[in-house]
Amino acid sequence: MEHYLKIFKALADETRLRIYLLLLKQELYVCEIVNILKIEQSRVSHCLRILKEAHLVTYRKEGTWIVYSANPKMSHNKIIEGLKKEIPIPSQDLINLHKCLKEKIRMKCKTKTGSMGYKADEFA
Amino acid sequence: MEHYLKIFKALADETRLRIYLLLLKQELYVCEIVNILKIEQSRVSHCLRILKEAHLVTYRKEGTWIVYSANPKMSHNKIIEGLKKEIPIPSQDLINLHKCLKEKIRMKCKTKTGSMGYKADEFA
DNA sequence: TGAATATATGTTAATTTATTCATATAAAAT
DNA sequence: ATTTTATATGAATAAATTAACATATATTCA
Repeated sequence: MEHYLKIFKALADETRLRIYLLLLKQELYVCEIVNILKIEQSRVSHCLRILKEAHLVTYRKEGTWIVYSANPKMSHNKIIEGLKKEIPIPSQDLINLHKCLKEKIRMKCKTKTGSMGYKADEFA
Repeated sequence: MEHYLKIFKALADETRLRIYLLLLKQELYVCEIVNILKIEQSRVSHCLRILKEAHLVTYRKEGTWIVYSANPKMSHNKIIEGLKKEIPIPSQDLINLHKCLKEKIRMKCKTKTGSMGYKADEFA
């Protein structure tokens, strides 16, 4: 049960659930998640760590980039299967996802320090 | 998504998850849950309120007693279906459940103030 | 009616969690 | 080599959650 408790805890946060829903649809670079959700990079990073610890996501390195994806080992889990069928991605996130992919943000995304970077108060 | 967020939050607590797993198997009086989990009555009551607000459980009154059960409206939800198949009731809780039913605790359970009542420090 | 019982609720204290900011690391580009 | 970029991490604070205790409500029973 502890394992599932960890999963529920990981999904019991809006930001993390949104990230996980995105990753169920499509693998993404951290900088793309930042671009789609318009939230701070460190916040995304903390969220990803918790999702990782719950074994909901995995990642691979591509140079400086890190690509996150929904953990395929979980894809046959009945709870995850249900989740995938029942919970839609919030529509604005979906719009931003499409825009992000179309504009090939991954080739030019800059976080925090860069020209396209996001800071918390820019969204207030 | 907000609705599912509420569900995950409700299940992201050990006590509430244990209660919900019990109720998926068997409808129970509050006093029986207290007896099975060996935790304080007010704590059980607070847990039930959160499960209720997430629409995971419903209840009906029988005089002074209140019988809680897993909300049947949720039983076709794919996440809940998955949960039911994947997550076993902790073994000690199952043992206590059987004992509780066999001893017909519901006919004689006393909480807090009564002779069979539980207080926090009795489990320390 | 008054006492006992089953459950709920309000309040506070303790604990946990989320967010931000600053900084670290490591790879890539110049 | 130095700078820039992508991501991670640590620490501090803010916010939310949990648990405990005391008490309230409502029902039953004597």
